[in-house]
Amino acid sequence: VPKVSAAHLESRRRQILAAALECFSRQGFHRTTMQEIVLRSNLSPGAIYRYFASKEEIVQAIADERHAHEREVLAAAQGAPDPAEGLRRVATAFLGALDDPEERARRRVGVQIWAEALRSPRIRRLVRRGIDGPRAALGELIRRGQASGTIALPVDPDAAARAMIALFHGFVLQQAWEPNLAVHPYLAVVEAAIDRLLAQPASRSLRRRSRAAKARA
Amino acid sequence: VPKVSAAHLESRRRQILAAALECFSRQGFHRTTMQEIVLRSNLSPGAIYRYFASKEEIVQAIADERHAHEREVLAAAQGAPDPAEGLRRVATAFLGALDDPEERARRRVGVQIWAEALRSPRIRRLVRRGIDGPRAALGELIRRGQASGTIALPVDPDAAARAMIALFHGFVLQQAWEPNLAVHPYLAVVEAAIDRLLAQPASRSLRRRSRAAKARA
Amino acid sequence: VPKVSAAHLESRRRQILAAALECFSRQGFHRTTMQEIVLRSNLSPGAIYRYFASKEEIVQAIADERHAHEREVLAAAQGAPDPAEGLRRVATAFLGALDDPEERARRRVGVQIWAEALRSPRIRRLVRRGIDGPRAALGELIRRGQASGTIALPVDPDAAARAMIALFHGFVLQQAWEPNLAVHPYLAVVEAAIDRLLAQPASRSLRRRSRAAKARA
Amino acid sequence: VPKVSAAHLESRRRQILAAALECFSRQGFHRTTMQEIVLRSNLSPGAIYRYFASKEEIVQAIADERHAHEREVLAAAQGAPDPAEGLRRVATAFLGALDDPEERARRRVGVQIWAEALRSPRIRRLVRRGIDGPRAALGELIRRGQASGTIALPVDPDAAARAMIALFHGFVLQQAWEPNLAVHPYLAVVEAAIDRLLAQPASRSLRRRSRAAKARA
DNA sequence: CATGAATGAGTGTTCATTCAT
DNA sequence: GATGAATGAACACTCATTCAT
Repeated sequence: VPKVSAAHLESRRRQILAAALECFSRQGFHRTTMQEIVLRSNLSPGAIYRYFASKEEIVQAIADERHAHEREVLAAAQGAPDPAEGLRRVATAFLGALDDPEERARRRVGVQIWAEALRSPRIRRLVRRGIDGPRAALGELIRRGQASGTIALPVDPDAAARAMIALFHGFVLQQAWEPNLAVHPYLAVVEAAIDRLLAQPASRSLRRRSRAAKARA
Repeated sequence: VPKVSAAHLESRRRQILAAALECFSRQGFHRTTMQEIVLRSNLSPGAIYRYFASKEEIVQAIADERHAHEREVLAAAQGAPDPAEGLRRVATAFLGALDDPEERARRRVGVQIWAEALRSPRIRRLVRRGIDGPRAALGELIRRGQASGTIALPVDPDAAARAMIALFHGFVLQQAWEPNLAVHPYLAVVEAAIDRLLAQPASRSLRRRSRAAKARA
Repeated sequence: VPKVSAAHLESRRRQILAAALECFSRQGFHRTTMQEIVLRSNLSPGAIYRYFASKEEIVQAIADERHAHEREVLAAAQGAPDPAEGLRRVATAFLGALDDPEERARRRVGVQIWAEALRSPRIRRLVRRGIDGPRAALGELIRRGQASGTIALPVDPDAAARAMIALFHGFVLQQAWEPNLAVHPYLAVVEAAIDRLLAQPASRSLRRRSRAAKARA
Repeated sequence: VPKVSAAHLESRRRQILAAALECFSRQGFHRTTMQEIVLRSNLSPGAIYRYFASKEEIVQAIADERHAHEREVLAAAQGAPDPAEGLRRVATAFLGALDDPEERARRRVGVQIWAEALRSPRIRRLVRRGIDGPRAALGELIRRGQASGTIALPVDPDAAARAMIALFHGFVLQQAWEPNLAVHPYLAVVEAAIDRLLAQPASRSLRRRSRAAKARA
């Protein structure tokens, strides 16, 4: 019989991950000591090691959470009437989220994880798994758009999907270095580009979305 | 009077940086010990500390070198007859270089530095300085292109420059995680996109370049 | 009134000691964690601490049990018709028991306890108490043998008793390091030595015992 | 080129081993912290780890030294005119050394190592290697004594060698638990037993040795 | 100028023990 | 009485940096 509820266990887990996220976001993974996570989480070292076997496992858990979140965002964006609209929704969803300071903190940790992936095969696998899903989904959207004529550009759908992801990752980097960098002008460029690269009929709806985003900011 | 020639000093410096680059590329900055750099450079700890005051200073020097290199590439690309052609040349120069395994190793270290920039104001300044130049140059190209009508897209030139950089950085990341990722299909997409986002007259020359790149691969 | 029966309490105690013995035998006292004893005993940490105030107290209890057992073996062997026969019986009883794998496991823990006695005055007292009884008994046997002429060797009875114990402890050590070491050849040497060190009349009965031991093996 | 002489390096090594031996002798291997060895050796943690890769390696080095020492003692004792005299010399050399307080301290650590051998295959190998040599040498002595008629007891030479070793190890244990235990009475018993177990001619010389030992004490 | 032995503060992690439930 | 989640002091070991030679 469990002594405490599953909810309590889950809440402890989140407590640790939240503390770690904050520390990692500020100082990076390697400069954050377990002691700092201990302090910030108001737990003891032993308690933390009851939930995570190592510091690296905390990073992995954070990476995992990110990708679960991204899958959700992606799934939500995929219910679009046509591929072109789907691309716009994805772009808006991912870039738009960067207006939220908390999301930006998470993305800063994401940048650390990107670097960590170069060293740790385990984390690299997690990162790739997080990218492969979106890439396949975007590639499929583009393929469908090309087939139906909505997308006029005759390019490799997979490479085009990579470009979409690069536009997002690249901006995450720039915003990580310039915390006050506004999302909107960048989003406008991305939307305009998507718009221009698709067949003409889509243009109007894009401008509407763009204005809406400006209003939100 | 200096006891040893400036050339000797410079050669020692390069010896250290080369050793460090190799270590960092393999294991990342934090997992690389000074002892490893000592071993690989065939120098002593004391010798290394004569050239660099700290491990971090080695990272800074590497970051510095990168940006000097980028400025050169950028300068070479800027002597283009028209802005659109300039953009294409920049894209080809930066992305094309990623076909070289050595450049890829350097870029892997670049990814580490990007992450490190989140933590160290000094490195962040270096990274931003390395980005700001290209961004300004690209922004100016786009502005001139818009003014002359070569570039039809009515978007914020600075944000558009950011997108260009993001397309590059984002691909660097993806290639860091997938070392065998080919540059060509991606470059083709970027060129096609540039082509499409510019006024029609530029189209032909783009296709020529694209075919040439394919032939190279 | 006690809530649970004394039998239940005693059974719990034995459950813990058995689990501890197995762990200690495998990995030694210091490398065995309470958690491992918890797992093997199918109890909870709290439950174990209700029966033993500390890990060390478990070791003490095991040492205690050992000595109670030895006292029994010794008492059984003391009912011999003459001192010489008594010595032989003691040797056979203690060494012969080492044919049993379980006894060997217990002796392995005994070796740990011997080492632990160097550090802990409490355990040292237990070990000495366990040795002093046999030593006095053996010494008395030898003294009586010398007085009655059965034992011809004119040596210090106490030192001779120590030698008997050393012959046993020393073999326990060797068997601990070489688990497959057979008892019989060693027992034969000890019996032959006892035989030779006693006056002649005892010889015949010794040979009978020796043959019996060989038959058992 | 080495920066310091090999002698200096060796002296540092001995400094560490001496400090460790003292700590281990007092508190045992597991209760001794590296910090204590650091303090007692007047070195820094880093310095110690330059000479020994781990705490366990220090134990191994101590075990190694012991066996080298034992080989020497054994070799010296083997140059005896006849096997029986050889046995006596070995007994006197090994037991006699226990009169020295420093040797006793080393033997206390030896007891720790005996226990540690049950857990660590590496240390077990060292211990066995240290025992196998003497056992073979003693066995050979006994075999030769039996062949030449000096040793009258018709027993397995290997088992008899084990008994000799057990007489020594067993006494080391008893002295470890009773630091003031005198060697002489025990040595007298051992010598008398050797004497009695050999053919008569040897008796006289043994008594002389025994008296000499008494005089020394 | 170069060396490399030495430093020592700091690291991630463990585990005997406790106590609220 | 029993539980097992939590504690936190302690541990072995690392590594950027220094400085006597």
